[in-house]
Amino acid sequence: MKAYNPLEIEPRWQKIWAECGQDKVREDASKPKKYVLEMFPYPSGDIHMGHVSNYTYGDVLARFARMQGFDVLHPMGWDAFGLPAENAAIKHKSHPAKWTYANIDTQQASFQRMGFSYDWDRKVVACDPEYYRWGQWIFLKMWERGLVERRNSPVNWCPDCGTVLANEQVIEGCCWRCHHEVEKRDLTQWYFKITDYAQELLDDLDQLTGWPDRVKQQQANWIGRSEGANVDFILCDKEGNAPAEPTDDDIITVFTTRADTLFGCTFFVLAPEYRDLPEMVAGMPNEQAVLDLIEAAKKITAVERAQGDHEKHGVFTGRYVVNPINGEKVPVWVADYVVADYGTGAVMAVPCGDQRDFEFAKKYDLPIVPIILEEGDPLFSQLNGVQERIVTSVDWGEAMEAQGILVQSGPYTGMVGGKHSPGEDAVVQALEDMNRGHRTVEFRLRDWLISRQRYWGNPIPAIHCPTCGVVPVPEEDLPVRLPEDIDLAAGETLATHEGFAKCTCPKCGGEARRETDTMDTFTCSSWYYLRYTDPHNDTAPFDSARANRWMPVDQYIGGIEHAILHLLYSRFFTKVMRDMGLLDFDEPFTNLLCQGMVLDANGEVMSKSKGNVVSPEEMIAGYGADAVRATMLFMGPPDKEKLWSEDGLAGMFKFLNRLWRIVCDLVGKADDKTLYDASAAAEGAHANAMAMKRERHRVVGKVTADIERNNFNTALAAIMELANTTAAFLRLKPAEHRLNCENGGPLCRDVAESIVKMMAPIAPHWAEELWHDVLEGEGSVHDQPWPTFDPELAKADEVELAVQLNGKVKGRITVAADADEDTIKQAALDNVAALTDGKTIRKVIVVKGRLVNIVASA
RNA sequence: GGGAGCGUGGCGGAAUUGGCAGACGCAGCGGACUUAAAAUCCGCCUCCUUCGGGAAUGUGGGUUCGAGUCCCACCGCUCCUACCA
Repeated sequence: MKAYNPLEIEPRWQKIWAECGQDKVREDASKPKKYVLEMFPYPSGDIHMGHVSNYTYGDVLARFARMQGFDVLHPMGWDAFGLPAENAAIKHKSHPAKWTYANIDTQQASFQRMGFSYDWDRKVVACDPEYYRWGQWIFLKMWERGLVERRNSPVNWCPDCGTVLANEQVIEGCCWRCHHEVEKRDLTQWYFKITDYAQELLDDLDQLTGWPDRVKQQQANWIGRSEGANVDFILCDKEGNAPAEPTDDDIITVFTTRADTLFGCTFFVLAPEYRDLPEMVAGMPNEQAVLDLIEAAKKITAVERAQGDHEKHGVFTGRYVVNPINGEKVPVWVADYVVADYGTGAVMAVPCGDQRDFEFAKKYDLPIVPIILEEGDPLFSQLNGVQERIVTSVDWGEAMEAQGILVQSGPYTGMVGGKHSPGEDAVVQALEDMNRGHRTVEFRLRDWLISRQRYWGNPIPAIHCPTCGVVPVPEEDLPVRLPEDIDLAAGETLATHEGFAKCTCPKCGGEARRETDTMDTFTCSSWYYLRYTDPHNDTAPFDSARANRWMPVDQYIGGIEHAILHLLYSRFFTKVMRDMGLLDFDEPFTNLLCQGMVLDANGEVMSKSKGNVVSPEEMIAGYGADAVRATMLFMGPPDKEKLWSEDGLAGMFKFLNRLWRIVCDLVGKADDKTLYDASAAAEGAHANAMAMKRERHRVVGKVTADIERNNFNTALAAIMELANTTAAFLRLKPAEHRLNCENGGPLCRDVAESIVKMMAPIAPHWAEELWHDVLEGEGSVHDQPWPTFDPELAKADEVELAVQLNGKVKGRITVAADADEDTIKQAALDNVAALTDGKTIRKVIVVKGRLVNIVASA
């Protein structure tokens, strides 16, 4: 018998498959399509165990789909732009492309050693001009549609490095690389207007029935739709007098979801970044204090805000506004707990109904007026029904944010208040009637800031002309190529690279400057899945007919860390391109599988600093890729965390050896005619063979269903059960499985073939070698039809049922599989007759194929 | 603060969605083969037990003929997100 030697067979089959184009997309329109896609990796060094798990799931599903008769698209590429490449280039005084392409080669070789069935002719690399060219094209088309905007906004700026930093790159107020203090700077940046699609991005989550709920929930929270009202407050002049005839300039609008609490508004707060603030305080006594607070707020970073103890700082501006609902004059403060870019950047503060306002009021000793109470509150009887306004300061432990009854709220006193309450509705109605407010919807989602002052990204195709303004690069001039002769280590940037920055205006032909910002790398990953459908197209990003045939992606697989940004941006791009008439579907990914992290045996994250990183290459070298794949699949459900242990790998290697021997034994038996002497068959031999056959059909049915549900671990467990049954069958003495000459050989062969085919997606080299050399099959095992199964044949003639007495198992009966209920009842009653003697049988419940429960009492 | 999820043997995990808890595997223990070891094969493997049984799916209650699964409360853990008015 030939021994299993993965280190010999794996490279051999990988070479043969590559030479014969085994993994190429067939583009066979006669078959139904299936697009299986795993999120493309960032080329940072070699692959790790997380890649191995992610891409193994995808490969199993792709191979399984092909055997099930689908025309399968299963591509791979690299998300190749980004900061790590630039940093590596600076460190090694080389070019980002060098580092990037070297890593891509390393990773691709590792993927090939894992036996992943990618069509490498469709490889997409994001930093390839033939790819990013079309990213620029999409940018221009979005610009034409009004979805691109340039606008001024405060961004994180490191004066030492001379660049903008992402929020994540600012650590405790300092640059992550040079530790210089980061400033907020107003810079003109490029934005994609994703907020135009906020409502549809939210609504269409309902279509995504194949997505995990938690991902949809996260997206919904991120989009953050909030129904409320805009309320207009009237700004008093610097002497504190309300204008007799307020104009639009005298109005400061706030957004609130709690208009019902308007009577409890005791002060008013502006964000430090509020646009008109410096002008509002000019010449006021508190001017300097306000300006200091504005400066201090600039230094507070997103990281600090998230980690800090939420200590609120504020200053009275000296100005007042008039509350439109009751004409009361309240002081205007500026405080760093109000964010500038949500709502209007101004807030009506109701300390009794909002915890943040409450804390702020306590800190600065501002009045807290109760206007909403629970009915049981001691104050309730005192204030309920009192029409005139009694300003009663209270000192509660916390604000009352739940629903309650409105008190001392003018005509609304006694109504139910809260979010979406009758009280809220009535107040908004009143504001609308007096033309001091209206219903509106706010989204948390912000427009997508896509410009980066970085070299290693996709250049924004725009030109700044002193006479024509900002002009798009004409389509025929695409791609705007990144210059290769740049010395990043010496501090050169696109802006200082004259060969790149200097250009002529496409409109007037005059001297002009090229835009030197590049696009956020998330723009590259927002449409790569479309490029795979037509990767070599040099007249368009893709052919619509091809994209419409393959899309949407039937199964998308990747890490949960992309639950918001990547998936949201991709959904946005898809909808935009649909509206451009390029695509005829609404959502890019039908089914989403978010895999869990791979941790070490102690449940710890693998990291270089901890020294617990497991190298996939070492595992392949020790046990073969097939064992690594199978181990990964067997560890548990794909969406849960997995604890990697080499013991598990060694165990799986043993199993592959054992199953190999079982297949060889089966084929040996199938071919040995001397074993099938019907005349010498022992009693029970037929039953043994039928049991074997039954198990084969049961297991094929289970494995098929399990893979379809992504339950790879239980699919493998079922194959192990079949292995155990088969091993026991093979151990029988010859006479015990002699059944008859016609069926014995074919049965052994059928079991062997079924095992090899079911293992093909899991252990592709192992299966191919057995298919080719032991079963002597035609072609590749990966082109064979998936084994069929007959549910009828999987059924046993007799079933064993548990007999319960009042829910506790007391006995067992064996009945014919098709026995009627009365027969089963009687058999069960007979079985436990001794125990029910003298008791009253109240009820007998029969659960077919499982158990009988007898309810009896004394 | 908000959201999502989880809790089952020494360990990873099963349980057809309300029907015999612990499939399958790892580790461990015993045996066979072997001069010996490795490999392989077979068996045992939740806990307690007076060997009749009894208890058990984080804790306590509830619904049900029947609960790991559904409901309520509590305890513990994980992830995401966050001054969103």
